[in-house]
Amino acid sequence: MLKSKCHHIFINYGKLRFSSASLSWQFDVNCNSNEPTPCSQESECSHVLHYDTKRFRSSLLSCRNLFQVRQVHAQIATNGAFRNLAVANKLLYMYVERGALEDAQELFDGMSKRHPYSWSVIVGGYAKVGNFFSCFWMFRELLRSGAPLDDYSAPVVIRACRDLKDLKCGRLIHCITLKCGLDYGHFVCATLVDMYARCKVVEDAHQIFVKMWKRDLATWTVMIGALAESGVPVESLVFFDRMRNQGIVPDKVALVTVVYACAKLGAMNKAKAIHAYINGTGYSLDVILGTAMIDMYAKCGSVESARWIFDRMQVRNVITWSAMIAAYGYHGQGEKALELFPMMLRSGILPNRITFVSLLYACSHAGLIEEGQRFFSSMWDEYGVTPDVKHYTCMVDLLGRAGRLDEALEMIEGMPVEKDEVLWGALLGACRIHRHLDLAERVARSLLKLQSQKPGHYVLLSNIYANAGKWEDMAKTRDLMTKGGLRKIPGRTWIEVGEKLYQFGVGDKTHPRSNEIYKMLKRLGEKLEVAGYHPDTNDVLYDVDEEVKQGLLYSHSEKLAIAFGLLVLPQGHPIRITKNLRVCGDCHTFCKFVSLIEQKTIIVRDAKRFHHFKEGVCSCRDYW
DNA sequence: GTAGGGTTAG
Repeated sequence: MLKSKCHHIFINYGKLRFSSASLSWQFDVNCNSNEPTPCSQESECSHVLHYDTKRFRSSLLSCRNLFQVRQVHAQIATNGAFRNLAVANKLLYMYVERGALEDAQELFDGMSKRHPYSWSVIVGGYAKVGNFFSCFWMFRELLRSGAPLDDYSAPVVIRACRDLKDLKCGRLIHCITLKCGLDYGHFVCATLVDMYARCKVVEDAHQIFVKMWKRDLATWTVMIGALAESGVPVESLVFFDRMRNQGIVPDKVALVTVVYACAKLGAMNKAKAIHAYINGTGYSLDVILGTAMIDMYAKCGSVESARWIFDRMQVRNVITWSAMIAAYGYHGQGEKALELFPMMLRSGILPNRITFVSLLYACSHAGLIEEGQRFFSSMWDEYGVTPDVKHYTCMVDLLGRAGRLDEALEMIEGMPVEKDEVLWGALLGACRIHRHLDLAERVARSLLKLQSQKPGHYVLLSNIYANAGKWEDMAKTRDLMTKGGLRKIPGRTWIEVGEKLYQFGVGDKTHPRSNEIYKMLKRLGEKLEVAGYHPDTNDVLYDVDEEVKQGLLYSHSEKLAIAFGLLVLPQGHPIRITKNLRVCGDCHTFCKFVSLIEQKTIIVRDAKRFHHFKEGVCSCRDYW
């Protein structure tokens, strides 16, 4: 598909014009540039003795610093050995290796003949030092000169696109490699997979990945990471197994990536299996692997296991501490998160912006208002970390949840950094909790000004209208959302039973044991109502009568997953479920009752945090 | 004469 599209561009335009985030140029693409190169490394050097060539190359290799390279450069110039391409190339390479791009460019400009290697060295040199403008400039010169693009120079520019996350430019280079017949080269494909993955177009990365005739460990790792990142962590783990089945043994980097995928997935059994596998490899728990495992266990619902890893790590950096603080935060254990902070300082680690986001978040989700305010004011005064919009969002969340909506609004109005939709979203969420319709409408207006693309915000506002019984306004909001091409993200809940993951949607009847699940829900409903549970229909958005509303509530995906868990999980085994959106108010109450009546621990991971239900109480203390 | 892939929040 892509291939034919690219050819289309070439045939119709001959010249390729493009502009992207980083560059705006016109390429004159020499379509016949894959002719064999006319010059060879040794062709022009008949007057330079062979031993001179060898001598210069070896003295260049033994140079320890730039000064020495320049000295050898002078000797080469006196000898006239520049006309030997191999010597000139080696010198070029040495300059680039030492980051002396000005010297390299001067040398390059003075070269009468250039080998394709010379081009790849200079283009790659600029990419290495982060001078992408010059990198692409020289790349354009390469194409103009008619030198062939090869398996050496193409990956260099593709990697530059990856570093810039410049998809448009990446696609263009991809087109050129196709035109030059390089699309089956291993290095080209491997870098293309990496580029597409980094630009978050995992489908394109995958397309190239499948056509590669051999895939090495790094390319597998890129693919595994990209799948996890793009919201399909199940696929990511399937790829990991497939890789191992092909006899490729994962190294530490691959394991860190899989651990990351497990964290995304939030599946405890998988996490334990990966942990056992890592133990089997004998790899030590270094700072990166250890930190990834803390995150994995915490996001799979066990903050205790995360702490167990944390306590056994020999070296911890600011990321490790921040991960552990964040873990306590989203598990609602704010006090423990706060205890870690002085310990971190004592161990000589200074906090960064993320540490403060984690701390403020922990305060917000545990209702620790004064502590949060103290951290917020000390972050700049004592630690020199400037509050950004994320920190303000945490503060708005903190004040908003506590019902101090006026203060939250005041903070937003007075803040010196640019406001984003997440910030307004936090205030809107608070308006919903405290049923503050007037403010919600004002906030919504500010959000609409920012042309919010998040369906969640529209859903939240229509929820607020629905709660207030303002059905017309609710319909208008919904309308606005659909006109903007936004669709409500369907709620999904996952539950892991043994090796398998089961997914439920609202009103899902696709599960083979669906009948039993609904029977179980009915029985539960009856028991719960006797115990005093009344379905809270506030979260049901439709203007329908109470009975129907209750029916809608009973088919929420999290309830289906819990009913299934009760059916299949052994006594004493906690029910762990993961939801892609926030758990609704009624399901929250439902979980509390089930945990009491059925004597089950229920651990719910929603889009924001964890809720541990035990004996009728939730760890979020209904702070939600 | 070819790298490249990895950890925290949102």
